[in-house]
Amino acid sequence: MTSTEIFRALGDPTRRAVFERLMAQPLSVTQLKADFAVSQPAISQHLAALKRVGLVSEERRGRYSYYRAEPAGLAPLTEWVDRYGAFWPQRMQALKDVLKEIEP
Amino acid sequence: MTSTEIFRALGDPTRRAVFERLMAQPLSVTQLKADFAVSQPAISQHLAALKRVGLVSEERRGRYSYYRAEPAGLAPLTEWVDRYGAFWPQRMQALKDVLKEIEP
DNA sequence: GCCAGAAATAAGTATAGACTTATATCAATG
DNA sequence: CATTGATATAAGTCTATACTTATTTCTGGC
Repeated sequence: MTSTEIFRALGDPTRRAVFERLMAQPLSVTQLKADFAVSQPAISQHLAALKRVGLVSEERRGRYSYYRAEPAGLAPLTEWVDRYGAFWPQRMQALKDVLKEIEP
Repeated sequence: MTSTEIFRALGDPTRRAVFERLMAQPLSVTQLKADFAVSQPAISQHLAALKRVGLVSEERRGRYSYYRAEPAGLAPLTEWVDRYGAFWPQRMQALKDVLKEIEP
């Protein structure tokens, strides 16, 4: 997966919000739909786009489709950021802050 | 600056390549144009977009305009990645590898 | 088997955006 | 001060994309 595809996939606010929502927990399309102001097809289309670039995976269970985030799909993005987004002194402090927030 | 704007700005391959080129060194529009297969206005438009979201800055000198990358503009992106793109054990090894490559 | 519900797909629309050529702006220089 | 060169802006085009409604495809339960 190219980093361009990842950037594009996350460049839409609704689609990125869907991904972020799935980072918290796997959800079905209908469950997701409840959280957003767009139609069910729009959700399905965003999920298809995220799946295409490896950011989410799908698990059919009966008539429900559960989608889960695949953080490993972010690898091209993290690699890019590690190359270009590194202002190490400042960054490390920011990382510590985030870690503190995640694991208080 | 919102992370959506940063994602969108970097989601176009040409525009991201311009930014990456400027990470190596500040360049004028004409110098940049030499490296890409698009017209001068296209370059100027990409630079304007990058500048709008704080990823580059401009310094007029005579009739030349020198553009430089502003890595600090990546902050919203690095913060997002630190929140969502963190698979810490694997990531730390990857970070070390990158560091080794940058400062051998 | 049939109906209801979940999700995907089809088809159409409207907006954004990445380019182009043409032109304007403005500084240096003869 | 007229010309040249560097960059920006204007205007138009073409494609991608984010949505919508309508319909289809499955599945499970009665």
